[in-house]
Order: sequence, then C-alpha cells, then structure tokens
Amino acid sequence: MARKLGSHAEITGPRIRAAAETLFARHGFAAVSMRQIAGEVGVQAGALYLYTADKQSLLFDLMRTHMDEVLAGWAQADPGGAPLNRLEAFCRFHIGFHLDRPDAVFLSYMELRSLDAENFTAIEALRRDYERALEGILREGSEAGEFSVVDTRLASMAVIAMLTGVNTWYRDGGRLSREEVAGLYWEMARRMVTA
Amino acid sequence: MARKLGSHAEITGPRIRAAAETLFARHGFAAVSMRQIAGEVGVQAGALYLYTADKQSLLFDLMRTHMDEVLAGWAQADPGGAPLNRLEAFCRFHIGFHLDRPDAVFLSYMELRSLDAENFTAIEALRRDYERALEGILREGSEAGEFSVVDTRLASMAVIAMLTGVNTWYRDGGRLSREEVAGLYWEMARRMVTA
DNA sequence: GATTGAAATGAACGCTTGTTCAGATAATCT
DNA sequence: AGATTATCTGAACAAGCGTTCATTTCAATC
Repeated sequence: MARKLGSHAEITGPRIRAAAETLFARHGFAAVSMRQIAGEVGVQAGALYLYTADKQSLLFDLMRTHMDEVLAGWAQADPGGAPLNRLEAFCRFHIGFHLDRPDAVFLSYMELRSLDAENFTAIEALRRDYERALEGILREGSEAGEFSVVDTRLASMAVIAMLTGVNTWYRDGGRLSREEVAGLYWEMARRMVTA
Repeated sequence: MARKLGSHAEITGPRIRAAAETLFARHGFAAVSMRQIAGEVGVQAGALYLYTADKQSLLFDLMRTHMDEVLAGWAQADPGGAPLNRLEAFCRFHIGFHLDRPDAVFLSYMELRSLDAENFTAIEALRRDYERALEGILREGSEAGEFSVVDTRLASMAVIAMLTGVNTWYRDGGRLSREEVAGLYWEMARRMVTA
C-alpha cells in the first residue's frame, strides 16, 4: 500500500509520528487531540488524514513500529553462545535500547488499553515474542545446569520488569552513567538466576 | 429516568470513588467522562459535584488514599528485627497488597501524568516514602554485613519494579497460587541482595 | 507558460466534554 | 403538621472532539 509521495510528504509523515509519540507519552492517548498534534507539526488538523486513516491507526503504528524495532534490535544484539553471556547481553541491550526511546517505551506499556481489540492482540503477540526470547535463554541455561531457575516464565517476567523499571527513574547526567546502571542491573539479574 | 430507591447519601460518596477507580483504571483518566461515572452509580452527572470539587480532585483522592493505605499497610506488616526477615516480609506484603488492589495500583502508577503540579508533588512524596522504607532495609542489611548491595537506592528501585510487575500478568486461578508466586519472588529478591 | 496533482487549508458536521444551577424531591427535625 | 435541610435532576453553557471535504496553494513536469 505504498503511496506516491511528494517532497513535503516525506518530511511531514515522520514529523506527525514524532509529535504524536511525544504528546501521547506525555499526556496520554485520550488526552491528546488531533489538533494538538497538527499544531506541533505546524499544520491544520485535516492534513493529518493524508498520512493516517484515523487517530487509532496513528497509535497502533507507533506501537507496532516500536515492538518491531525491539525484536529486530535484540535479534541483532544476541551474541548466541553461553546462556550467561546471552543473559548479560540481554540485560545491557534492554536497558540501553529502552533508555534511548523513553517515549515509545512509555507509550507501548501504558496505552495498550487504548488499542481496539484487534490491534491489542497484535501488539500483545509481539510483546510475548520478546518475553519468550528471554525465557529461551533462561530455559537453555537451566537445562545446561548453569542456571538455577524454578519457573522460567516467572523469572523472565521478573527480570524484564526489573530492567524496564530503569526507565521510571534514570535521568542522563545523574549520579550513575548508563553503563554503570546496566552493569549493576546485570549483576542483580545474574544473581537472580544462579544459585 | 434513573430512579433511586432509598436515598442514603453516605453510601453515594464511596460508590462514586469505587466507580471512578474502576473506570479510570480500565480506560484512563482522560478517556472517562463524569457522565460515565455517574451512570455507573445510577445518578446524574451534576450529583457528583456534591461529593467532589472536580474531576481532578476525584483522581487525586483515589491516589492519595491508595498511597496512604500502602504506607499504613507496610507500617503494620513490618516485623522489624533481622534485615533478611524484614525483606521477606516486604516482598510478601508488597505482592499480596498489590494483588488485592489491581485498579488502585494501576491508577497510581499510570495516571501520575494526569495530576496537576501540586497534586503530583504530593503523590510523588508518598511514593518516595515507600521506596525509602525498602531502601532502609537494604541499607541496614548492608551495614550489618548480611547483604551485598553496591547501591541501595538502585537496588530498592529494582526490587520494587520486579515485585510490582506481578500485577501485569498474575491472574487468580492460574498456574501458580499467590503464595507460590510470592515465595518465588522472595527467593529472587533474596538472591539479588546476598552474595 | 500551461498543466498537473499532491499537499494543505479552513469551514463545517454532529457529538461529547466538565461544570453550573434553578428547581424538584425526599428525608429529617421540631 | 409544617419547616428545614440534604440530595438529586435536567437543562443549559461554552468549548473542544474526530473526521470529512470542497477549495486553494504551489512545486514539478510538459
């Protein structure tokens, strides 16, 4: 469904998505009007509909793009090999990737309820894929006897929640650098899964 | 249209708060109208203003009440004594208390952005108090040489994020009971803070 | 310079929003 | 019983909502 685009469109489309992402993350999907988004881009509200079918599609697009990027990012960052190495890579990847995209992360965790049924199912499936990537590492490590994990599903949820929590408090220029934070969290994750 | 049977105003207030909590948690503060809340209670929208100054106050009331209850709950559940015992109590309390109040928890974590500046500051202070309660345990345990924690503030944020995450996936009647989940999370928390 | 067509406007659509308030109703008190 | 007070209705207000569309703008092509 690629559309023929003129020179303006190649710029305006991404700008709309960027503005929507920021505003949705800051105020919530329902609290942001199409006119506010348009205002941020410097355009009238009607013009948005050259780029998106409706407000719901705009939200879904942002979320699906984010989840696709998360999955693609980990696929590229996964070093394979020893489960402990993979777990370290996962922890560092997750924290770094999420700190780079605070708005998209916030949106994808907070506005699931604003998706209609069909879109919700699609995003949930992608999130589940990501959770399974971590669970696979934990299962592999457990079966190899390197990890001591009673319930891999539960442990993967615990690790992901712990790592994602960094986004709620970390600020650049604070007491700790990103690398220090990632290192300390990796150490905690390591302890969690080893006896 | 909406007829009342026996008018007992003393119960209308709590019913409004209960309906608002459920609806805000399910659809988000901005997406819920005063008319929807009134409809749930069986009253016209105007009647809500006998019990709340405005929509914002309704949200703030729910959040402040929840945070007060969290703090009072832990004050009562804290056994004192050995840091390891206190940490176990904290983990079990946190999970149990939060699973009992999914709507209030969801609301208090997700709608901070819907609070105006003054109300936001007040709620943040209460949350910070709760975080400090856990951090106190970790510091105490570290100073006593029972825990091995590099950064108590960071570790407390990690533990709380991990524990709160249970609310996103736990469902009664699922594979694991609340006690099993609490036990497994406590075990992970214990490993996180001991060498 | 004329033609084209995508990009954007700006007005309009019907509907919903939070909030107010005069008036109706019901419960309580003297 | 009558008077008083608490509770609630129903209509109204101005403002804002998502979305549509005939019309205008304007850079790129012929």
